[in-house]
Amino acid sequence: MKESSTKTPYHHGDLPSALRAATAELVAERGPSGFSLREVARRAGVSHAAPAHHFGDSKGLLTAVAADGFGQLNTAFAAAGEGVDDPIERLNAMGKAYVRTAFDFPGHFGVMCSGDLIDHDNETFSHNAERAYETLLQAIRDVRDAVNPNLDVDAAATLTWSMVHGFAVLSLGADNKVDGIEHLDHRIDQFTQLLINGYAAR
Amino acid sequence: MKESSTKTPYHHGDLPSALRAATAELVAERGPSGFSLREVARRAGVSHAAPAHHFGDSKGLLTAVAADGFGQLNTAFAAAGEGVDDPIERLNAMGKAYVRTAFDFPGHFGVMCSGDLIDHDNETFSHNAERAYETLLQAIRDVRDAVNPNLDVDAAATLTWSMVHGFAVLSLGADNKVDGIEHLDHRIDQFTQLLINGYAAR
DNA sequence: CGGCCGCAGTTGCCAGTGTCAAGTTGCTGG
DNA sequence: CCAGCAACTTGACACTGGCAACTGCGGCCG
Repeated sequence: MKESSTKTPYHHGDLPSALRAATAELVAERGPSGFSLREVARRAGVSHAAPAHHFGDSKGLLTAVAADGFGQLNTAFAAAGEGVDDPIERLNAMGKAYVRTAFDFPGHFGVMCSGDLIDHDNETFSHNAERAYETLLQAIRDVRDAVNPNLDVDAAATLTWSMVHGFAVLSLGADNKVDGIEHLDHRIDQFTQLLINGYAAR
Repeated sequence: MKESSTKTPYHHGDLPSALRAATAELVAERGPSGFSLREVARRAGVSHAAPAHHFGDSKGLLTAVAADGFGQLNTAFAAAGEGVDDPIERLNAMGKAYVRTAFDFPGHFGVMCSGDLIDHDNETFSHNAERAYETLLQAIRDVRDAVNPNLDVDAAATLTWSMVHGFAVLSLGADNKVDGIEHLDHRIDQFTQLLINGYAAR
């Protein structure tokens, strides 16, 4: 997300990045409710008030991590859409990318979902989030153009996003390590099939 | 969910119920992260350790409230399906009932969604939750019988649940008080249309 | 009818938390 | 070389969840 800058900016090296990383790790380990500013500071090897200096308060730090998560999602979307010409295949690939990102960055995803404790009005957060949604919108417009000009793009986008998001949350809740990610990929294939059938009708 | 029992069981009257109610109210006001055992106790007019006596710890109380929420959902499902013969109409009504329940009991719903801080292995919680899912499964079996015998019921159920749940979460996040509930009903109508089209195909 | 046992609820304590204010450290530009 | 400022630390305060020990009331058994 952020490469180490050439001119080491201050004492620690890059404390903000270290704090974001520690937060993601901690949330991945103990869940959002196990997060604490002081524990993050401890893991980064700094004093308990250091995080506040960079992120204001706990909501600020979590919001930054959530924004990073949407950043990851955006790059995953871009990679998934790369060179895929068929709009349906692209939508399918994006769905898989979404779920895969949730599994690859459970800490980030956990924070992104804990609506209450992040600041949705934060600029870079909402920018990243809207960019992801805009990418989905465009993918669905492409599906509309290819499949059914009467498709209500807004409704389909909300439906698709809700579905993938809900599915990712439910899948992360259950223990899907056993079944593995390819089982989820298969599920996404089924969902895409069902959705596209619905979108194509009439 | 629980009528006041005729024989007042102990000092307070019915402290557990009062604590559940206070919890739901508090979460509705301040969100799950604004919840605190002590504030709940304060609102119920008891000492700060009283909740622990009935619910063990904070996770215990929140789990009980989440279980209540699923109870509400079950009664809403039952009421929505009552006397509706067409399986598609029934599924549609259930979707609306889900969203409406989320809006009518935002405290309960907020707790139900905060996966991290409730105990998913709790008996009555998982019982209520599975009952709700089973109701959905049956509704989808009815759709399959009416519309497409080849429909994969499990996949369709996961898809439907994910969709409605995701939609409810996203709708609660946004400020949909302006648009009103009938706008959401309309959205559910659209979604049902799209889903049924998908389910009916081939 | 009386004593006692148990449960509902309380009080007090401890470690830990977020946040704020005031201090300290060390790089940087003039 | 030194002033200033950004990056951090230290210390304090109010609050939290959880535990242990306490009180007091009701019902039950003798």
